[in-house]
Amino acid sequence: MSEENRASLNFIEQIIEEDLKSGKHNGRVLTRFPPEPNGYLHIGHAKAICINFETAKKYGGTTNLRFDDTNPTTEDTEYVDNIQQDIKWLGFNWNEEPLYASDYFEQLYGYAVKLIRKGLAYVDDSTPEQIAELKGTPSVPGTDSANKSRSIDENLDLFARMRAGEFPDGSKVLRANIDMTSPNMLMRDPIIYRIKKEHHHRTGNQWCIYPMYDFAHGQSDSIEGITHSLCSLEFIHHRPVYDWFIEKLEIFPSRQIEFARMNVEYMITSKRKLLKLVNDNYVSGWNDPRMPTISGMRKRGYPAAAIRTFCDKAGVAKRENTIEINLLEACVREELNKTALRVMVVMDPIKVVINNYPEGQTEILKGENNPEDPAAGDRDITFSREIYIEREDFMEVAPTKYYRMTLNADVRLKHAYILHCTHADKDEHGEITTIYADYYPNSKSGEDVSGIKPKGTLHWVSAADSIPAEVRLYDRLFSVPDPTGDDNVDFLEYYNKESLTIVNNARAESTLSVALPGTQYQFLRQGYFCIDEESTQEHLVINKTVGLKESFSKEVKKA
RNA sequence: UGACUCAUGGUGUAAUCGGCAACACAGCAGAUUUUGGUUCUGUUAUUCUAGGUUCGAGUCCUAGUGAGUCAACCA
Repeated sequence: MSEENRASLNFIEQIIEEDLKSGKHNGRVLTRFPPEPNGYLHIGHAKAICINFETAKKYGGTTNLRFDDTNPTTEDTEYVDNIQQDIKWLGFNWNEEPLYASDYFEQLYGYAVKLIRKGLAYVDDSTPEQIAELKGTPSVPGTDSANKSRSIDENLDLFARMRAGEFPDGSKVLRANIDMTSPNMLMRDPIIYRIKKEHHHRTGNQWCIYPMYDFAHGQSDSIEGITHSLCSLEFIHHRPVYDWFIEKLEIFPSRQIEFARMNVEYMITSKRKLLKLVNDNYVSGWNDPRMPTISGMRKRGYPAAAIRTFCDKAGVAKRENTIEINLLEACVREELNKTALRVMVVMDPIKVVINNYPEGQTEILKGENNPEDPAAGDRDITFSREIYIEREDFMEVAPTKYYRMTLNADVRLKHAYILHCTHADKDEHGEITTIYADYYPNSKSGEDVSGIKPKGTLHWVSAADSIPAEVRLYDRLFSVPDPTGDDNVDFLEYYNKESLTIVNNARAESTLSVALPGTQYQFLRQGYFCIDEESTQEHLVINKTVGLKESFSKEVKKA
């Protein structure tokens, strides 16, 4: 038994447990989530958020939210607010107030001066082209800039004057003095400060020089006492740089650990490409329910708990991976099956008149709100002579495996009676206009003594008592699992034009007239849906979250 | 033509550090069902290649192959 309880650890947890065992940092664990405030958070960020917050929590530690705001050109407060909202919605809380790399600008400046004093940094006047030229290539070593031999005093003076705003943008940079021949391109005297006379969203016009990522991220980790700095694999080449600065600056030794970022079928996470989708109106915005953004998934109706479960089940390792979209959907269904209230909505209504049900009569039937949760209680459903059923739930002549309504056959109405279809009216095109059926008065749901056992059960709504609704059906944004996988094909070629279908004439059970925006439902036999944030009592707007598992369509394919 | 990282069913992740390759999702078959949902049962399918060490290798060693990453005054 005790052996079964031994949960397997991912490689990050193994590292942390070793650290704990050796007494490193006195058993303290502090992680961080470091978004740059220049875009919206997406599924890949959700993964990083889960790893950072949940790993720390598991070992009694906490997590800092730190905005990596060292590039005033692209960053904005708007993103700062949205990012915080998304993280909170996902269910995580960071330590106290959010932190900002920009809060450390003065300290970072001091670090740079310290480096210069040690002869480990120099001011370079080379143009960007010259710097690139001298950098070499992965297989050809770089060569030193002529400015590398400047004296410490001269460097100190020049750097101070850079800060003072004496030089125009781009005219000078501060570089670390490491090794132009290193096989690691990032170690070839990386630029650590550049001149940008731009307004910063927090520090305003206080600075005209800004540190580069490599001179801000690791140092910020160190300043905050981050013990385990978890990032994605593409930063692996930065680790020697990260460690070099910590060593030379003699500051707190945070440790960077890289994991493979998560890719998901049919989703893209490139900021540039997502922006293109928004700007060119392929989607309605960053929170379009088809977007892989956290705000998009929220609007779609994916519960935060489902996203967390998904990230957990996807696991953590160091190899390239692409998670099947059906795992995400399985997590969403698993969560919603437990929590979503059941209700009946007809997407494509066709009228059924019950011949032997008295005109003008109605009755109230009871429907359970959630068979998975008895505590969810019952609701009232109005039954009447005229009802709507789904157009696709009727066929005059049906194949053997069709368990729905056909001529001269019985079918159950969920929570109501068994119907026997008698005939149907058609228009001049042969389209069914109205279906007629008899009902068995002794087959009422819960008190059925008819002895009839129909194969199928249909959802339905009362014609008079139902309300109109607009339902937005979403499908995958792209027609292939990996729309960015082929360098020769633009990802927009794979845009799925049918990714959004708007159903304008759906009829919903009247219960939904008081539904609150954001509430999630299961529409019986159809899937999970949620009330859109902009939905009103006058105009009900509903988003499809995900369909139910469908084995009938497979039967059809087989046939 | 350099460096770094990785390689386990269809997908993803494990295998307590050398001891019967497992879990989840997907698939397939069946049972239950007033949702063709849920639930339950069963089942298909896995260690990149070649050597080596060893009583024993997914795990260690060597070589190869394949995939990914790195040359922004972005993060």
